[in-house]
Order: sequence, then structure tokens, then C-alpha cells
Amino acid sequence: MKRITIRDVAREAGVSVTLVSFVMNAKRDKDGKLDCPVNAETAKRVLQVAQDLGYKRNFAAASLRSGRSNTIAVIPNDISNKFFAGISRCIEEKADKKGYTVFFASSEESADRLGAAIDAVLAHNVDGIIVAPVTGGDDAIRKALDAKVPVVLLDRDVDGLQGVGKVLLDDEAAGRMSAELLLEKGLKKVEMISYTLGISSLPEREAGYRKAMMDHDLYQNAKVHYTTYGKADSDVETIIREAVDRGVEAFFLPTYSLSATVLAVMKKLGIRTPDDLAIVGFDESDIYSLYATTVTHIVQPLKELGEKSVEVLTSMIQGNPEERIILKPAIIYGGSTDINK
Amino acid sequence: MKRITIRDVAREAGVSVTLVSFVMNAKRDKDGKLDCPVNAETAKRVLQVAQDLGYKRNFAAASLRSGRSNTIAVIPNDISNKFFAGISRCIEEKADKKGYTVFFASSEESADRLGAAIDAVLAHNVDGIIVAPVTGGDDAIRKALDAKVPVVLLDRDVDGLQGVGKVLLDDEAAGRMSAELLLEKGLKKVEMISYTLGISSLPEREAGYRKAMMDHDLYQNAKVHYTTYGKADSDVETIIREAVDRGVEAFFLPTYSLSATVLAVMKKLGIRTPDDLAIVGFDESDIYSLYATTVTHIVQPLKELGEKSVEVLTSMIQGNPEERIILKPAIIYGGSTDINK
DNA sequence: TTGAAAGCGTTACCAG
DNA sequence: CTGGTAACGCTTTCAA
Repeated sequence: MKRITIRDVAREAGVSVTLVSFVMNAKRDKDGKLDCPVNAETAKRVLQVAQDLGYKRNFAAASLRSGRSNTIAVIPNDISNKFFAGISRCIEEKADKKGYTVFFASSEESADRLGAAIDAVLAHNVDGIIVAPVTGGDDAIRKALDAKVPVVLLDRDVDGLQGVGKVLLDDEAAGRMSAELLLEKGLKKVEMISYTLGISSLPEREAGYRKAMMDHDLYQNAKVHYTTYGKADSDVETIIREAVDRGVEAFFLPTYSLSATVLAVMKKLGIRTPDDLAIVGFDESDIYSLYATTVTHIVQPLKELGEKSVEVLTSMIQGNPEERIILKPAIIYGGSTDINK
Repeated sequence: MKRITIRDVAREAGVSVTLVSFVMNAKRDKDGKLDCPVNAETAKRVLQVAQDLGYKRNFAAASLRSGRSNTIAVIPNDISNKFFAGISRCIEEKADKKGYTVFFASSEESADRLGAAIDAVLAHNVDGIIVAPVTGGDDAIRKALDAKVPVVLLDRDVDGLQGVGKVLLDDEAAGRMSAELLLEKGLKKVEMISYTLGISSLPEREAGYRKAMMDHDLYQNAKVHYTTYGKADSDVETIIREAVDRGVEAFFLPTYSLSATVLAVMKKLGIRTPDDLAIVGFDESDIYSLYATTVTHIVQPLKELGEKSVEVLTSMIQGNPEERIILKPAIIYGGSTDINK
């Protein structure tokens, strides 16, 4: 069963390969009409023959000739992370609708791996790249830019990169909303734990938190504890112990992993929420509804983040200028902030 | 900055394009020597020149000419599922080591989407496909087989498919281990909830459970409740209520989603584990350690499943016959089975 | 609206 | 060991 080529279709339909190529590439406009310089009758016949013969375009050939490949690459920092897994699905779905197939490669929070991943997908002629940057990943991203391959930054911003699209969460709003929710309950000693990761979202969330504290004239109470990604467990235990002793009333946890770690520590130490400590967590997870007390948390608009990033990227692939889109977070209320003082 | 081709390298190194092609494709054997019919000196020079010029292979051209593409496709039923997200990462890592880039496309538990995904990756000339089949996905998979593209079934088996590799969990053992753990605690009324999904793993897990019940002369107590994927919430509540009234002592939950659903229902109804109901859950999740009582659960060897599936696939791509690999599950003990009767 | 022909960068074949 | 050259299947001028 040999492969059907454009030539077979042309011969069978009694037209030239050029015509077939035109027809196969034509996009349908809103009327369902193909917008290409081909007689409607002919086009229809070609389509029919292609269908009958079971013609499948050979992307390798098309890519070689045209330089385009109808593929995009998605490089999250960790695909096994729930947030990116969810977003990846949305991206894939949207990309598929637009006729793109998706390459995946995760960077594992390492600039080197990001570089390797970008090399690999560039060698495969991807038309564009959606990436959640890692600390120090600027150079890797610049390689793509140098190769004139459009890039969209997802979820995390990086300064000093010209001509990249961006689809980000309004991280400052997320921080502000979280803190304000707590402050409006009458709590005064609201603190935060964060990572020393060099990515933009965390400092922004912190800025939002600080702003809210300031607006409520409680800036003297603002305090942010830092820990390192991957070694948070012991740090967090110390932080929580000390904070409870000091009479801290609430914590804002700006990532899922910090939220999970804090909940684990609280469970271990027998610290209850919201009475001993009110909590606002981040991102979606079953743990928030299954924890002894349900947990209030910030949710990111996964679907929109995914879809927008594809839209911005495909628009850039078509030669339009880059866009920068900021999406708003939402709050899901749980028992962990159900308190009044 | 125009693209460097094999011809540029050939000219610069003063050799033919053929030589360059040989060198670029040569695999290094264990001694670090390139195994190709090229003078070591020449090879070294070519490599050096390629490096200096910044030569990058054009996979589209190679793919067009050779029919191979150095890409494999991974099609889980749902990438946002924690189990597949974890496994995907392992697959990607292993594939990368072997020089393959991976395409992702999820089937969303739909045979149609699986068909579309397979069409798409086939059009991109993937060298092989790793797929977690969905109910009724046989035909889609057969399309790949017809195109002589090797396929490895991951996690779920499908009967009647010739020449496909398989990397599966020993599902029967998982069922047996779970039930036996409960029975050895002296519990006698051990039941199970399962889905009416037409995939192999669930019936196998059920078979293991039934076998254990039989071995302990408790087959008259064996009972499996069925619910539908996506509509489990209300069913499970009814099942649990009724079971507790009937004095059921334990449940084996053969998937993560069932485990999460049951824990949610128990929390809602105020049913405690292990005293009111002992529980064995499935797959890894933070919820098992964060639930009021930690939950005993079966874990699949993610890393091995991912790596083996890549190994089996690449071996098949090189023309070797398909393999069938069955991996053993493990149990993580928690408080939900910490009981003796 | 249609067609002929020229490549795109590799690999594969065959000859030396 | 080395080199010439013909494909691979498509898109893209250019000309009719």
C-alpha cells in the first residue's frame, strides 16, 4: 500500500500538481468557499479525488520546500505539574483547530535543558514556540528569536526580550486579592512565603500582597519568608512554627507546591485552619476540597491562558506584531478564610 | 544569517556531501569511535567544520528522503491526568536521550479524537507511536499499523491487535495486593467500586480482587459496584451510604478519580477511615498524605513504564519484533488500612 | 484559471 | 574509504 502523493491525485483528477497544491492549501472562508485562484468545479473534483484516494499531505516535503511545518512547540518548565498539564491540553486542542500539531519538551526548570529543547524543535522547523521561561533561559529563547521563530512567553515574564508575545496572569492582582480578602476579615498579621526563583510571577505576587498591606496601613506587619524550590519542606516547618508563636494570623501561599507543603506541615503540627492560621493557596487541586477544612485558593484561567497563547502565536506566525495579554485570576472561597476578627 | 547546509560543510571540509552525511549519521559506539566507513581523520575534520559553521541538520529534508523523522508520538487519553503527565515527562526524557523528539496529542477518551491525532502524527511521518488506547480505538490504531508505523500500547491493553508492543501494569496483581492487604487485617467485608469503561485494566484489577477474595474463602462477600466515568459523584454517594449501612468494612478503589471521589463523599458524610471504612486508593497524589487520615494506595512505576515504552518502541523502529512488558505495582501504606479485627 | 519546471537539503545507490 | 547523482513530495515562481 504505497503512499498517495499529490501527483497521483493530479493524474487521477486530470489536472496539474500545481492545482492540487493550491486546492489542498486553500482555506475556506466564511461561506465555505475556497479562496484560491481555482475554478470551483475543478477544486471540488480535486477534493473528491483526494478523498477517494486517501491522500495525506506529506508535511516533511512541504516543510522542506516552504520552510513552514505546521507544528508549534510547547515548552513548559514541568509537564507533570498540574497547572501546565491542564494548560497543555488547552493549547493542544486550540492548536489542533488551527491546523497545527504540537511538539512537547519540558525544561525541568533548567536553562540548559531549555536550550537543548529549543535546539531540537528548531531543527524540526517548528513555526513557533510557546514557552514558560526558566531562570536564565533568556539566551536559549534568543536563539529562537535569532532564527526568526516567533516566541510567546506563557505564565512567566522575562525582561529584555524584544519582539516576544506574552500571555500572563495578572500576578499583582492575585497577590492583592489574596491579601485583601484576609485583611477584610479583620486579620492584621498576614504574611507570605515565597521562593527565591528568578521568575517574574513571584515578585509580582509579592508586590500585590505588599500593596494591599500598605493600603490597609499594615505595612509594618508585612513579612515575606523565602525558601528554595525543592527544599521547602524543612524551611516551611520552621517558618510556620515560628510564625504561630509570633501570633501570625494568616499566610498567602503564592504557588501550588508551597500551598501543599504548608498544609502538610500544618497537619503534622496539628495547626488548624482558619482558627490557628488562615490560608489562601494557589492553583487548582483536589487537596483544597479534601483537606480537613476546605482551602480558599486563587485559580488561573487555564483555558484562556492556553487559548490566548496559541492565538497570539499564530497571529505572529502570520506576520502580525507581538501582543501582550494579561488575564485576571479568580478566587475560590473555602473554609480556610472563614473567620472574622 | 542563512542556513548552513550539508553542502557548505562539504565544501569547507573539502569532501563530498556523502561523507558529511555519513559522519553526521554515525552513532558513536562504546569506545567513542564513530562506526562508519570513513577515515577517522576525515571524520574528525568534518565534525570540526560542522561545529565551526554551526551546522544543524534539516530534519524535514532527511525525513522526506529517508521516510524516518526522529520523532515519536505520545497519545495519552488525557495529558492533564497526573498519571500521564508524570509518565509523559519520563518518556520525553528517555526519547530525548535516544535522539527522538516527541509529539503530543491527547485523545480525551474519544476514539474519534484518537483517530484524528493518529492521522495528524502520521502525516508528520512519526517513526513510532506510544498510545494509551481508548474504548473503541482499535481502528485508529490499526491505521498506524497499516502505515507500518510501530505502536506501543501503554498502560491499557487491547485485544486483537497484531504486532503491537505493550508496556502494562500487572493490574491483576494490583487488585490482588490491595484486597489481600485488607483481608490480612482480618476484614471480611471488602468491596470494590469500578467504572464501566471498556478498557482492560479495570477488569484485570477486578479479577485480582476476586481472586484474593476467593483465596480467603470470602467469595460470597465479593461485590463490585459500577459507575460511569464523569458521573461518579452521585453514584458513589449512594454506594457508600448503602455499604456502610450494610456493614461493609473496606473498599478497594482501582483508579485515582474514584479514590478522590470516595474520599470527598466520606468527608461530606462524616465517615472516617479506617474505623468506619478502610480504604485502598490508586495512583499517586498529594491528597493521600493530606487527607485527615493518610491513605494507603497502589503506585505504578511511572519511570519504568515511561522508559520501557520508549525502549520497546525504538527497538521496534529498528526492526526488532514487538515485546510485551508487565511491570509490578507497589503499595504505599497509610492510616486508612491501619486496623485489626 | 491553469501548467511546467525549478528547487528545498538529505539520503541512497552505484561506481570508483 | 570516497564521490557523483538521482530521487523524496511538495511549493513556488513564471509563463501561458
